[in-house]
Formats: sequence, structure tokens, C-alpha cells
Amino acid sequence: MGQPPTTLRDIAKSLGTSIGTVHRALHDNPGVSPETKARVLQVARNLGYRPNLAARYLSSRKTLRISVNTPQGTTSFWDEVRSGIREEAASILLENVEVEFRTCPSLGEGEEDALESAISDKVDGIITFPSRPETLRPHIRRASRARIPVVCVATDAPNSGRLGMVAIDTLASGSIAADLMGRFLGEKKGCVAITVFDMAITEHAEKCGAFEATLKSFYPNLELLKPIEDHDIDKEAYRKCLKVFEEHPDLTGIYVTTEASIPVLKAARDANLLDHLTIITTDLFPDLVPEIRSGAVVATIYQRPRAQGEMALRMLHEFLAEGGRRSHQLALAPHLVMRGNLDFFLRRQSQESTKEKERTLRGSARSLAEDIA
Amino acid sequence: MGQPPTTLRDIAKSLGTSIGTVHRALHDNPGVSPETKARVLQVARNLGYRPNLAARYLSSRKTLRISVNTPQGTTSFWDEVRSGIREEAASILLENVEVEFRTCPSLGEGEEDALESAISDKVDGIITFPSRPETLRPHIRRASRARIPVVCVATDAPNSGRLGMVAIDTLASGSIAADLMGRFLGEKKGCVAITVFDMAITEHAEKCGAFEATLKSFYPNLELLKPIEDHDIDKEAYRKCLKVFEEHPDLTGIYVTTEASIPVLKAARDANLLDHLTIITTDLFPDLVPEIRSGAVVATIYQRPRAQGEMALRMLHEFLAEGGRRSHQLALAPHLVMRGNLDFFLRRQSQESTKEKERTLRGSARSLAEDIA
DNA sequence: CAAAGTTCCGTTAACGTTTACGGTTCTGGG
DNA sequence: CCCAGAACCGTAAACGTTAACGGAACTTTG
Repeated sequence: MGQPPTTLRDIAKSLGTSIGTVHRALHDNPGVSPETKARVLQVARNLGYRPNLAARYLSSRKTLRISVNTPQGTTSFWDEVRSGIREEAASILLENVEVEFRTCPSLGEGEEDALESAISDKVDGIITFPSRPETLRPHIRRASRARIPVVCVATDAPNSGRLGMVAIDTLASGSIAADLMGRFLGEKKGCVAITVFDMAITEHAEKCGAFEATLKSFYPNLELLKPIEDHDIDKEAYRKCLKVFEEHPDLTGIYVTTEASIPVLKAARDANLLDHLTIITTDLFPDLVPEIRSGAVVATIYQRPRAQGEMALRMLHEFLAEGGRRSHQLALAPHLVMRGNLDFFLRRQSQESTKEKERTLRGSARSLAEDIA
Repeated sequence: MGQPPTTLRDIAKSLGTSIGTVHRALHDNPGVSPETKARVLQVARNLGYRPNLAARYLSSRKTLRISVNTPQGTTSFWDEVRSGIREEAASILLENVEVEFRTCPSLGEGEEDALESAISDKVDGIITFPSRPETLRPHIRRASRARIPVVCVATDAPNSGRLGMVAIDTLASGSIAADLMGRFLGEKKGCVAITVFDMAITEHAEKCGAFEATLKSFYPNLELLKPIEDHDIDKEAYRKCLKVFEEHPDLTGIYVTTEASIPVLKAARDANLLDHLTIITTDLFPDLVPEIRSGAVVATIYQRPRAQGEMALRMLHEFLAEGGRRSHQLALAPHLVMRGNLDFFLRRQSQESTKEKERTLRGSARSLAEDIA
């Protein structure tokens, strides 16, 4: 707290060398003998040197380019993620971050190309959504080897050398869904279904596992059916749901972990089961709103896309700016949306988007009064 | 995006004056005639001048001192708030923020003194918890007049001139509690109680109102009793609850919005009503854990103290650093904790505290390898 | 052995702001 | 008329880092 931080000059003086040499040594630039380099590193460590970011930025006013690779998306989920990233980037006081969006036409389409394009463009960092982790893994690894940190959002790509990931905690969301399902159904006996994208994705398997575990240990009156894999394809979800409805007349509840909640609802409606099913969905988009309001969907687990985007950018920026060691497996707690607090979330979504507009507006010419204050 | 930002020199050149004059004009320092000052401001506005924060910080390496005035607290709530603030302050890349904690011995005790002490110490900003908004209002106003921005956490102090506030959204938490209560109780008829700190506090009245509104419109089978005001005093809560239990044999649920959930539970237990009551509490602290695990408390509304602290500091810092105009009424969505996801929150709390230890450790001597990377 | 490269290192001018100091010009008082 | 002091303004040195340039010593090449 007391003494002033050590600078490059301090290190140089303490070694009887020059500031330039110290700089070169610390950045392993060429032009330094191995011995002096070692000595510099040693002294720097001893003196607890930490670079002054303000000076660094001021001197070499280079901006950090980061690429955001996300699917277009049928729902607003990815729009929210992107605007979270944008907002967080804008709120960085150094203003040295610029984001470039590489948006894939659809889910799983051209993710590899986007990644390769970002790598060959030599961006400083990448935020990506690996919808098929195994497919993307080699490309992420390539990026890491090119010293480009990669942060995964929404889904992890394990063993890919990625810097980190941010997602909704699968355990928390699966468990809370099970708890709600169990409590909502009370003493009723029956079976419960769950839809997932694909059990091959770790997150989905985990969420499913958490749902099952909580159900088993606290609500033994409910039996969980084999997961319905819908791959986010509406038709597939509809068809498979109808089939399950037929096969299991004692079905009392269903937990939709995918974005395809509308076809599930349609299936339930067509099978005339809507009133007998307790339905818990995932995320929040316009089509879902009336269903929640009417009570068809009793609750939805909101995956906080904006927060995911914000956190991903923060993580990347902290790393790029100072090699920060923030916990790199960020698991966010999901939010619960029901009839009563639905308006809160809708209001928040709309006000966030207007806020963003303001921000871009004031970008060019801004009132100075704010600064003088 | 393209052209370089305008600097003080640009303004000076465009006016045929000097950098010093421009600087004095922009900061209304003495030594500049009214006419030139006006011209400078005009040109600065036209050119869309925005100060370079890196240069500013580098030049006048003054740190922002911010005072955090919070009660000691019986539960861990305020510890979490404080550590959220601490962490956020540490993660600011400029490292130009130092927080000083003025912790009041107990709730409502010495809040005014702490505020006055912060003002006379000339801190740059204040984060405070106005447990009694009316009492604190004049002092907050004094701070504002001394150009010291004040951010309120957990509770607002309206019309006090405070810069902003961050709290859990009362509407969202009240409504979700009502929704859960209604769904958990199913078709059961009966009445429901709610405990609050004091209905004179806006937040509590709002939370209560939201609870009532949601209950009324969606669960007409449940009737809400007059709120129990416990002022966070254990004995008062216990006594008043017992009284309500006696007077209302058809009581089926109770929503505890205060920290005094333990005495409420004790009362229910002593009245032999625990099995017949659906209890929803607020926040999460050690004593509550076994009650949730056992099912005595069916759910708890977590008020995210850490996030509140983080956001409060962010808001203050954005203002101090650049006069940022972030929405100054920050309403966070509450988290829902139940048996299933309880472990998630406990794990998170413990890992956050270890993370903090690491941070303070590495403060003095830090591995340099991280930087070179 | 001179010319041309290498390798290592010191020096210095930026970056945009703040701050202290010095220098005008103008006023009023003796 | 001269000096003091104000009011206004320009200058320049910091702040810590980066990046470009230049120089010394030493090695290689023709």
C-alpha cells in the first residue's frame, strides 16, 4: 500500500543496465543475451514488478481485436449474448477493445470457417460457441497454439486448450428444475420427461444428470423417462414428443432444456395434454411470453445470455490486459422466470436495448459537462 | 472508428492557444478568462473531445478513495457485500481505487457518524447502506453537495441526491415468492403470512405489495395476512410469529423477507406447525443450510450480496472515472435456492473466498510469467 | 585487412495529461 | 513614474512504457 510500485527504470537501475534492455527481456524480444535476460527476470520477480497498464496503453496505442463467433440463432439468445459483449467492451475505460462479429448462418454451420478466419486475421482473442465441441476442438487448439486465447460461451470445449468458458451452471439449473417439478406436482405419482439437444454434449448430459439425481433423491414418486434428443430441430422435437405422449399416458411433467419449447407446447396442445402437464422450459423469447402468462409454461430457467456475454468478454480482456487469473470456469446461476416476475425480465430486456442505443449515439459527439463534473 | 481521437493539443491548435489553457478551461481551474473558456468548451464539444484516461491516470497518479459504510451484520450478508466490492476494486485494471471500510457496530448504529467521517476525510465516493433512509437523507445530501457521489446498496434513499443505488428487485423477489408459494400450496385454501423489517422502508413495502399482488391475481385461494414487522430483532420476530400462529390456525405458508428466519423457524417448530407450513426465506447463511436441506425451508430468495457489492463499486467507479451514465437504478434479479441447487451456492461462496485470499497473496510478489504470456 | 554482418545494448522521442513555474500585460497605489 | 500584485497565458517537465534508431564489440566474409 505504501511504497510506489516498481518500474522498468527501477529494475534497470538495480541491474546497472538500461530501460530498453529490461523491456526487451521482459517481452522476450530479440537482442538480449540469455544471461542478462535471466537476471532481469529474476530482479523483476524480486521487486514484484507489475506493468503499468496505463503507460503501456498510452505508449503503444494498439487496440485489442477480439472476434465473436456465434450463430445467427432462431431466438434472441445470441443477440443478447452479443449485445452483452458489446456493452462490456464499451464500458472498458481504456477503450482499447474492438469486437468483430463473425456470425454463422445457423447452428453448427461454418463454425470452423469462422474460427479459421479469425485466426488468419490474427485477432487477439476469440469468443466462440462450440455447438459441436469435438468438431471444433482441433481448431481451438490451433488458435491456442497461435497464442490466441479462446473463451467458450454457453457450451464448453474441454481439452481443447481454450482459455476458459462461461456458461450457466448445469447442476444448478437441472436441480432447480427438478425441485420445482417435484414441488409443483406434489404427491402425484407419474413420470417426467426431459428434452435435450444431444446427450453427447457434456453440458446437456450433466443437466440431465442433475435433474435426475435431484428427482430421485427428493421426489421418488416421479420417474424420469429416457431423454428426448431434439437437436434443436422443431420437427424432431414435435414428433418425438408426440411419441412419448402416446407411450406414456401417466406423463405429468416435462422439462425442456433446449430452445425448442414451442414445438413441445404444440405437441402437448395437439395431444390435448396441456392442462395435465407441468411444463418447465429454458430461456425467454417472445413466443414464450404468452405461454408463461397463460400458465401453460409454469416456469422457465433463464440462461442469462447477456451476463454470459459480459463475463466472456471480461475474462478475455482480463487475460489480454494483465494475464489475470480469474477463475476460468465460470458457472452462472440461472434465473427463474414465472408469471409474477415475467414483467421484470421483459422490462429489463427492453431497457437494456435502449441503453445500448444511447451508448452508440453518444459515441461520436458527447456532452462535455459530464467530464468536467 | 477510423480517425484518431482528439487531444488537448488538437483543441489548443485549433484555437491558437496553448495546451495549459485548454486544460484549465476544461477543469474550470482559475486563470482563464470567461471568453476563452467558453471558446475552449465550444471547440472541445465540436471536436468531440474525450479525455484519455490512461494519460490522465499516468500523469496525476492519484488514487480514488472510496468509503464503504456498512453494518457489521449478524449474518454473512455484509461480509459478502464487502468482499464483492473489494474484488471488483482489485480487478480494475488501472488499480487506482482504494477502498476504506467504515463498518458500523450494528444495524442503524452510527451510520450518520460514519458518513460524516467519510465526508470530512474527503473521500472521492461513498457506498452506503441506509438502513433508515429518512435519518440518513440529510447526510447523503451533504455529501452530494460536497461533490462526493453516494451509492446506496440493498436499500434506496430516495430524494437524497445520491448518485444511484443497487439492490435486488423488489417486484421480482416478491412476485417469485408468491408464485412459488401459490404453486407449492396447490389447491389448498388458507392464509399466508409475510414478515418484513418495517413497512416504512420503501423496499419492504414494495416487496410486500408485489407478493400480495401476485398472490391475489393468480392464487385467489390464498389470503395474505397483515405483514409482521420484526425490525430484524429475533425476539420480536419470534413473539409476533407465535401470536400469528395462534390467531390463524388456517395458516399454510409464510414468506420471511428479513434476515430473522431462524426465530421464525423456531416459532413454527415450538408451535408444532413446521410440517404444515410452507416456508420461503431470504438470503443464505450457515444456520439456514440445514433447514433447507431438511425441507423445513422449501426455498430461499438469495439476494446476491456479492453481486450487489460489485455493481455498486462499478457504478461509482464509472462515474468517477468518466462520468459514465450507466443506469443508476440497478435492480438485480434474485436467485432461487432450493434443496437441489443448494450445494451450488455453497460451493460458490467458499470458492469465492479462497479466490480472494489468492488475490491478496499475489499482490506483493507475483509471477511474471503471466505477463510475458 | 577492410567491409559487412551479427549480437547486444543504450538512448531517445513519442503517447496525452497534469502540474509547477515563468512570463506577459494590465491595474491600482504610493 | 515605479513597483506590487493581480489576471491571464505559454512552457516544459514529469508519469511509465513502447519502439525506433544508433553505436559498440565481435564475428564472418571477400
